Amino acid sequence: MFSASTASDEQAEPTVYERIRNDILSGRIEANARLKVSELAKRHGTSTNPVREALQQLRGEGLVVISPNQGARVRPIDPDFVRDVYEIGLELEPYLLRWFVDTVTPEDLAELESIQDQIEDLNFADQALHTQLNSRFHLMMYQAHYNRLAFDLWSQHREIMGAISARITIAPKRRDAILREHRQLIEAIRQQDKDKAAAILRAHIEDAGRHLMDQLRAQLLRKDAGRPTSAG
Amino acid sequence: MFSASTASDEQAEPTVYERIRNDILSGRIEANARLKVSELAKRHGTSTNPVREALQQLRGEGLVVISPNQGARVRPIDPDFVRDVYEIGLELEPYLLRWFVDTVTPEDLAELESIQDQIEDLNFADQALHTQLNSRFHLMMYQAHYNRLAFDLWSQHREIMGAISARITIAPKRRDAILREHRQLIEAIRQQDKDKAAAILRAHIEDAGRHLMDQLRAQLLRKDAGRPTSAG
DNA sequence: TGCAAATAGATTGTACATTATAAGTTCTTC
DNA sequence: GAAGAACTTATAATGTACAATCTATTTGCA
Repeated sequence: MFSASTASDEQAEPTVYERIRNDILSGRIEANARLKVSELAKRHGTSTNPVREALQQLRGEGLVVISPNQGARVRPIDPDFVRDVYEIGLELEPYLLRWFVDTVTPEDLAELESIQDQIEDLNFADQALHTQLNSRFHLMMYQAHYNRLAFDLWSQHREIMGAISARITIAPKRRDAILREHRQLIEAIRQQDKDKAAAILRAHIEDAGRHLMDQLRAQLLRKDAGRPTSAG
Repeated sequence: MFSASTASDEQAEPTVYERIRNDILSGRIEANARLKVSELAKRHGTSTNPVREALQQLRGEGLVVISPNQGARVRPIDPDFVRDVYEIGLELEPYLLRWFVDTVTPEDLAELESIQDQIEDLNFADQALHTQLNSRFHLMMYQAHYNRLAFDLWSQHREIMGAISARITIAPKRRDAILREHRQLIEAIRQQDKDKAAAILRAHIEDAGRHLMDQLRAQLLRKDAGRPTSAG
């Protein structure tokens, strides 16, 4: 196949699927917003079919909800949903971590510390950037795992959680805890202590999830204050 | 519009999506088989668009793989994939079980025992039926869980695993173990001992997964024996 | 004020055009 | 004469345009 179907350095422009997905995760399209196919088609300069297929795929991923004859909506994000996602992470991430501890190299540890240094340097000055670095910290530990299904699932969830947490303020008390927990985790990994590392990670996720839920709940309350009773 | 859009008792006929999904899970379309849209459209008496959207949705669910300009295929089922699925279950099911142990009623326990009785009565005479009953046994424990995301994920995986195991013979030695483990599990639940129940369940899944992988590997070897080297 | 019919707008399904891949054939070259 | 590259052709995926159907809102009337 010398046909160079996808030229080497020329980066292919993103598909409609990727663009819509990005719009949702970046918050440009907000949760629960209606997704009209013809509108999206115009917006992305294409016909309706690519949009329809993109929406179906996103539905399969759980990012979009489609009701028959009523069209598609962005999945509503409520505290319950966040709880569900983070509780799954609570079970999955220690599993992913164990393999990393088993196979970690000095280079891996150096890279992990480098990311952690960047997080501490930034010191929560930029919320979005912090979320990105934090994702990279966890990504670094899981990306080489042999279970691609589990890794992909975690990635999906991470993108959703990242999208939410990027628009949430982290309480000062929480900030110190994050840095401490990360450092403890690195230390346990260096010692190749699987159980200890898993325990620290579990606690870390539990704290982060609880904090995110609380902040989200507060934010939703502020929003709903301006609205009438949502007795639909 | 008297067309009885959704009449009360008249069960709506399955959608194209459901039919294709069913064909895959029941084995009527085998793993790695090519899925041509126009062919499927003819087969199900519809035009191409519904088929395309169904395939995209199935792709989002991970049941179908689509490569650009080359169309869709049923996800290849290899031992690695089975391992990935069952290892996720290994982490998720104990989590789901804990809630059940916390909230279990005497009626729940009776129902669970009833299913187990049916399993023992059947005594592996019908492989497909056994798989179905076994699914119901686990389903019974998880279906009321508050985490719908986790439950749906487990259901998806269960359907895939069920589809595979329905076409695999269970070794006699394994049969006794299954019955014993189920009984032990019921007992631990009755005692409301979460940790004990979770430990038994973990072991149960581990055994089942390992057995399934081994059998699948053997079956694939038998298949490949008749073929030339698969250097493609 | 409450209900029913009409209407607007969006979803869903059908038909067709375009484009890309893959296989088969012919022509060139060693 | 055989091997391989280039061209041709068939087939299926991808994108466009349009028709039919359904939902929700609004308007008119009792």
